[in-house]
Amino acid sequence: MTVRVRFAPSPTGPLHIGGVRTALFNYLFARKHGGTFILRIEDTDQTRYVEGAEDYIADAFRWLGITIDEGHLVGGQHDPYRQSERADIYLSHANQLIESGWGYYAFDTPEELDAIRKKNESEGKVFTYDSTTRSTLKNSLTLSADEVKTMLDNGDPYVIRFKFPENREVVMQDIIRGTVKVNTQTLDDKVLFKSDGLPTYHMANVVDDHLMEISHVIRGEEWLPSLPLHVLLYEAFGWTDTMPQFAHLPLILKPEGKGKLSKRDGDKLGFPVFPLLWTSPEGEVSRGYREDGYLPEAVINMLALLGWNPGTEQEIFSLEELCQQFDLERVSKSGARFDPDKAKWFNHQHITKKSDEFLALSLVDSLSGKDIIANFEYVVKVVSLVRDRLNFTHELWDHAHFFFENPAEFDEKIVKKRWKSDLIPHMQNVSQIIAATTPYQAESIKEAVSKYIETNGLGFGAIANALRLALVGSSVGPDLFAIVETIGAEACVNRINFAIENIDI
RNA sequence: GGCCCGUUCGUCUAGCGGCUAGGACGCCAGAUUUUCAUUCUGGUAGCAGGGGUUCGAUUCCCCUACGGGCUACCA
Repeated sequence: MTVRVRFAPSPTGPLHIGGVRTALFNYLFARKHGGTFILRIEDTDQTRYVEGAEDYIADAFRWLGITIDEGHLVGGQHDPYRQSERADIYLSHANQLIESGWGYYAFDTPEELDAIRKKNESEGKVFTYDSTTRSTLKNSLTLSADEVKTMLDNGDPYVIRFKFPENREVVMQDIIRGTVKVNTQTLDDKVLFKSDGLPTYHMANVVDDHLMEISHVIRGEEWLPSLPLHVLLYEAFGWTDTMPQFAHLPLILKPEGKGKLSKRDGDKLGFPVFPLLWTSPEGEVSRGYREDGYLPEAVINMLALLGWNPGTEQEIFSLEELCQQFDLERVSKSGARFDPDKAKWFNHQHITKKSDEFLALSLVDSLSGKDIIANFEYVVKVVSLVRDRLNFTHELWDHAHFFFENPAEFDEKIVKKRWKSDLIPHMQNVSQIIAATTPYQAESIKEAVSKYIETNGLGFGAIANALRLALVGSSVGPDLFAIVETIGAEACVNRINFAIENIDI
């Protein structure tokens, strides 16, 4: 079987992390089965169109390494891939529905319907446009053929609604959820074609999926309630034989509290909800994974494991491994809470796999932002010393700043604990020992300093910690003598002198 | 309110009638690092409740509770 799947976002804003996961699952499924991954822009609601959203989606995929086989940017055999450019296709299909009796014209205005809804609500009832009410409303089922023709000729605004068959049990198959049954009595006659001449999601989606020969529809669970409509639409068009298989993915939920993950959660709890930084046309800024120091492979890995598992104990995956191992059978049914802590851990794991040179590039960025010019070899060396403690690439500077600048101040707590007046002459001596040691290497320096400590009956910890304070400014960092070696004798001597002169006891 | 989906440690999950219910994140403790972080070792903690079916239910069925989604001329 030829696998053809699609990701069909609507460009109403930045692509949400949940959308990214849906795209990822589609992509992985396509790759796993040697199929085709299609990107289709569902922009049938021009009132919600947001400038830049389309580009954002493409940029996000590029960053993540998700490649598109067919779409509005790369073309394909089913051009165009932007629904706003396919209006004529939908119109002819909508008319087909009218002719076959599966659809009907409705002339009720939004205001009229609103009034009816309000009235019902005040009586404690809920209004639905369905087989029990459509005979009382203004549509081609209640109006005479002449009246309908007149209104149409007049150019009166109309919509086309789906006429659900009465009291029919629709039995559907979902790859993830199994058999789902719904009675048409509980469904309302959805608008398929709007008065603005464009279809709603339901019709555009079904028509395009059919025309584009989609084999599997993999989408979020929020679409499950409209599956009966879609299934019946395939039947109405006579496409049941080639109807795609459906898989409705569980939703990604808030880390805490109720409901599905939203932009506000990210702001509140301090993690990104979008892959890339986004600035809305109004100037509102939303943080992105990329800008927050996440690696694309970590974001992919984390998202893949949110709702899917390989059935083994492997947790760290490359995109290639996921392409090989992914399958819909192992997607879970229940919604998954997003866990920022685990996201951080995934990033740490993937940073571990990066080369010193790759990470050094990130540090070079920070350095140039501070007008510090450093030899690349030196930066690589520094990275090799501090990389283990990284959760995010942008933390490099915090962990390594003392390799590039002298300490300007000294951590008071550490001073109190580690800096004693009787240590000062020893620090001066140690400074000279460091400067005089050849070869100038961590090991030999450590040896020389240790010898000094021993012959003077001092504690290693006392000297080492004081020395670290002088060189770093606090009590953090990699191996002390690796620092001594890396920053060089001159810097060591200068820093020790500076510490002696500037630390108040 | 109606309809649909779901429910295993705090979180992500394994389990597909018989397991001391496994792993990961987090948390706690210890070891290493004479610093901090990393790393390593160990610990903590779970089958929502009630009925069935069965020799036997985390696993199958029903009910309840809880959670989630949908209920627009939005997707």
